[in-house]
Amino acid sequence: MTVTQSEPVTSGTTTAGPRPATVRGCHTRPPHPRPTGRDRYTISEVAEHTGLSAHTLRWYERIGLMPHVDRTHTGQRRFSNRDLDWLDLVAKLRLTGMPVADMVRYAELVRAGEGTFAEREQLLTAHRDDVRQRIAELQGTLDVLDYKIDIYGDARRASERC
Amino acid sequence: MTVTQSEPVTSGTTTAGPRPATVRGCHTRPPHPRPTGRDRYTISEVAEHTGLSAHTLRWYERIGLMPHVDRTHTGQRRFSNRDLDWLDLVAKLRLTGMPVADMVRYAELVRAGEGTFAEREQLLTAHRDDVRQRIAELQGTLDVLDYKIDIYGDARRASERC
DNA sequence: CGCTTGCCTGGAGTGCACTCGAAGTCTCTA
DNA sequence: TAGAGACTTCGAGTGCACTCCAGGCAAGCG
Repeated sequence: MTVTQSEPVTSGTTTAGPRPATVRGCHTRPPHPRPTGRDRYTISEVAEHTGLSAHTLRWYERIGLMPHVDRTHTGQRRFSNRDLDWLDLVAKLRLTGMPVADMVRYAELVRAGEGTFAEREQLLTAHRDDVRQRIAELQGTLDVLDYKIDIYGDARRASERC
Repeated sequence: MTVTQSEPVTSGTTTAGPRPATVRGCHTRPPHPRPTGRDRYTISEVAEHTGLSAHTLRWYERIGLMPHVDRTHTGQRRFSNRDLDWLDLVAKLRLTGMPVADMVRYAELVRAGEGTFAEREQLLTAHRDDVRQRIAELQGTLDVLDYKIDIYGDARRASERC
């Protein structure tokens, strides 16, 4: 169960036990260390680790932003290292202001399998262009701020002695 | 009337008619060109020029984000070049994600006069630090995006021929 | 004079991204 | 076995930044 997700290879499946190779591996990434050696985390552990609230994690799942999260026999969520990797990516994308709807779209593509590689690449490329432009804008504003701050600094120094 | 605002000098008072020098000029900036040679613009002209809606301009005024905007005898707004300069700054700050509340605070300080230079400088400096950090974050995500896009590109090329 | 256009106000509505509450179930420790 | 605490769902609430609406005034034109 739960091998519905398929990203090219990037998510570094990590630590515990033998896992089926979802895609024939032509790349492999060293797993970056996880808080514990396990592969099943409660929602509060994940909340702790990611800084998101448990509410938000459930909400992510509701809106389709999480690949199927495993459950215990009583219905409680158990997140895997793969899920944590996904959340790391989501956090990065959020940081750049990617709308949740776009991330959901991306998640859908991931769930849909390998046939969607091209579309995923396209989506990410478009977003990368956005980010580049945003950086340029921020740089522009930084210049204005520098200029203004200089002026205030000058005014202060002038009033201090002269 | 309407010389209640005082910024050190940066806002390049522009074009029409002699204006009282609000602060003794130790710097002067070349005025950047305005759509017309006038100094009184209707709300729709300003909307056109700034890309903001008339609604938003009124709302800015309501919440205290605009220095007093002049009115005709019938109560219609007439924006000055100075107002346009201010809106340019606001646009830049908005672009960096400065919360409206902070900009209102800054506007209050400007209205309060020269005694608030230090605090204004502080506010801008703090925001500049924010912006720098945001740029760094965006750069970080850009790296992740580059990496992912590479992977998708590789996968695509591999499936195309091999 | 009526019509259109542009503007005014105050307040309500929108969309996004959470964030929380209520009511009930399950798990763990003493 | 009892109680605390973590978990479940669904739906409602929050904060931000607009965005729009109703109802009305003022000016210009034929």
